[in-house]
Amino acid sequence: MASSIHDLARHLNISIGTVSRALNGRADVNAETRQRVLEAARTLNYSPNQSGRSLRKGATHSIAFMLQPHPGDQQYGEPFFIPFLTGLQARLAESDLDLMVVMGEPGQYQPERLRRVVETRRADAVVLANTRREDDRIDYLSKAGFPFATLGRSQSGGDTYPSLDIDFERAGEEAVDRLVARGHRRIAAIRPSLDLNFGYLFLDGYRKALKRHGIEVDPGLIADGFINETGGYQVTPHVMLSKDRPTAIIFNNDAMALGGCKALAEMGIRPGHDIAVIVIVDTPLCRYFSPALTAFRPSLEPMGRRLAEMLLASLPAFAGPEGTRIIREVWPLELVARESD
Amino acid sequence: MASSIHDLARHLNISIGTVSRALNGRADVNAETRQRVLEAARTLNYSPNQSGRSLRKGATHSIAFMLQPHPGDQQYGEPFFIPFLTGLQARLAESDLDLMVVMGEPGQYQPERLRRVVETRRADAVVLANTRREDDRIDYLSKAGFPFATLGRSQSGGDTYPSLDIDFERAGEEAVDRLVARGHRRIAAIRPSLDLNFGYLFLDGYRKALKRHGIEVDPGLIADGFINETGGYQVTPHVMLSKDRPTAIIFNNDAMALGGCKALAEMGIRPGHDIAVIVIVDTPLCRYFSPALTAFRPSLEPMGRRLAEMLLASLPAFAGPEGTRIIREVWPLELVARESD
DNA sequence: TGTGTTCTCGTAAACGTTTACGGAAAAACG
DNA sequence: CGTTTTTCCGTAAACGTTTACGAGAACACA
Repeated sequence: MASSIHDLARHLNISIGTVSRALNGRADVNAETRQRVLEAARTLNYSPNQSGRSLRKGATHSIAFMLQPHPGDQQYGEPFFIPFLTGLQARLAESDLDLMVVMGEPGQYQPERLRRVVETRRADAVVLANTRREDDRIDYLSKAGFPFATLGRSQSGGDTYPSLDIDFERAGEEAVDRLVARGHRRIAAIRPSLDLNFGYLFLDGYRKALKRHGIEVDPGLIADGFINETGGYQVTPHVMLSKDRPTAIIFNNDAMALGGCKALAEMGIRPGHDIAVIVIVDTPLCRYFSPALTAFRPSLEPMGRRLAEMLLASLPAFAGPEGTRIIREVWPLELVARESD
Repeated sequence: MASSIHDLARHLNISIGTVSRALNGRADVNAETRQRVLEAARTLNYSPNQSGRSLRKGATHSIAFMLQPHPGDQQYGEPFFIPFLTGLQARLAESDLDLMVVMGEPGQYQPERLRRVVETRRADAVVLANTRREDDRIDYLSKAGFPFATLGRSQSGGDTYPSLDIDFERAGEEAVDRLVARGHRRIAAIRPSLDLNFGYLFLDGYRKALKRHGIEVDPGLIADGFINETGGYQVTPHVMLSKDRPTAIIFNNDAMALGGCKALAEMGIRPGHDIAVIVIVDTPLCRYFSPALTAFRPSLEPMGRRLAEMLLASLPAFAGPEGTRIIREVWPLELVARESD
């Protein structure tokens, strides 16, 4: 069924070496011969076997994307990743690369699932998501000398790999700025308790902005919770019951914001009326919630494309002109003002 | 860096044939020898090169999942697929198979993107999503004799491939039953205008139930729209402006329901008060919408596992005892009663 | 005519496996 | 002790590519 390069060669009465060279556009092949080969390839419906090519070239022509689910009861995964994956895949496809998806054990950041990919050479590089502040997966890949890039920053591994992140720090600042401009001084911050790096970045921005405005940081207004609706639901009351009640809350995660709003509702506090709410990282949930939640929105699909681009630039086989390697990039978020603040 | 089977053989002073046999658990190798090989494999950190193995065995040990984005302006893709993918991947991983993700050109159901996978042998089988009533991709794969399975039914390709679907027909019926039981007689149905098969199935169930209750089907209460928020927003008024206004609407898609509710709001009609709303195929959006939308919920993660199971059972290399091949399965949805009906 | 260059192609090795085949040694059997 | 069977292992081919090497032919040039 599958026609091989040998079939082509036999059909054209020519050696497989020449066929291969013709197909791969090498210079040392007669123009007319190349034409015949190309034509025969079309009529015989030939395309090179990927395994054979991989074996010979020592490259699989595929990139693994590792999605690390959070533990917990989320019925639906994060919608975040579909558009990101779309962009990532689109760019990879342009370089004739496949996208492989690897899922980690929920909540387990050990590199076990990665080992298989690396050790059996199933992919040429890895893209990591849900980056933690300290991330075993990054340590593992660095140590193994396996090329990778990350969506999100980490403190692990140094500055040796491309990473693309959202500017959580700046978003934290801007959220505070906006709230202060609207007269708020007591602003709470609620973020995930996991070691996810963006939680730290957000808090840095939050603190920085508060200080800039001459507002003292009140630890009672900062709370960590589980990164889902339940976490937001549980932790929001803590903050609301501090001696001096906040007039605004910034949530660092959409699911936590929804849980938090539920808690607020039960306390008779209405977002947009009695309290201002801003969430960092918009999702459709924010848009359709009532009241619609003001949020900071990333451009996921372009980010996917970009990270693919950065990763490719770091791979010797795909690197363009020397010195174009991009190590880190941090993208701004766009504020989508809605009804909750 | 990468240790090959030759390194192992050299290290043990033994032939590569024996090493391979020992590793693959074949019978004709001495127990003690096997022990030594296994041990050496561990200390030398050996794992077989996937490309070499693929080439020799003529199988890639990976399955492609094709996601077909709808055209349109959806900022975030369908959250639907992440948990499905999780289940799919989990089951595949148990059989040491990789998951490759292929995205179609938005709205284009031509098998172009599939061609690459099939012709270059990049995967051993394909899983199709967003199945259309008539689906070129299915025709292509059937004709090519390439193994595949589908999430969702289609009329293409006959009964020759495993497929797993949600019971949209039954959900349509149950939605009508529930509404009728609550006193409704004028029930509208809004579904996507694309050739997506579930739209037909849903409508079949809707009609069937109406007839069973002795209610005449009013074409003015049935509308097709673009499968996103805008579509729901545009088409809902049509149905509301029919001579005899409906007292209930069943939406066949969550995004359309949200758009529809927006249109209703602008007409001063409140879901849950002035009109009953049920949506088929629940998402987090339904849960967090206000009022929370009553919806039918699939169990995505188990479905992913199951479809993987079915696909594997259809592959000669993985088939268990003969005759266990499952061709079609249709899973029920669970009603999640909330506030909108 | 002899020498050097260029163009084009064939040969064969290599990538890392798996496996059919055969053979030597050991065991079983009469 | 001779014969058959079993156990275990080495040899080598094969999967489908790519590519280093070399060689023949054609051509240019002196």
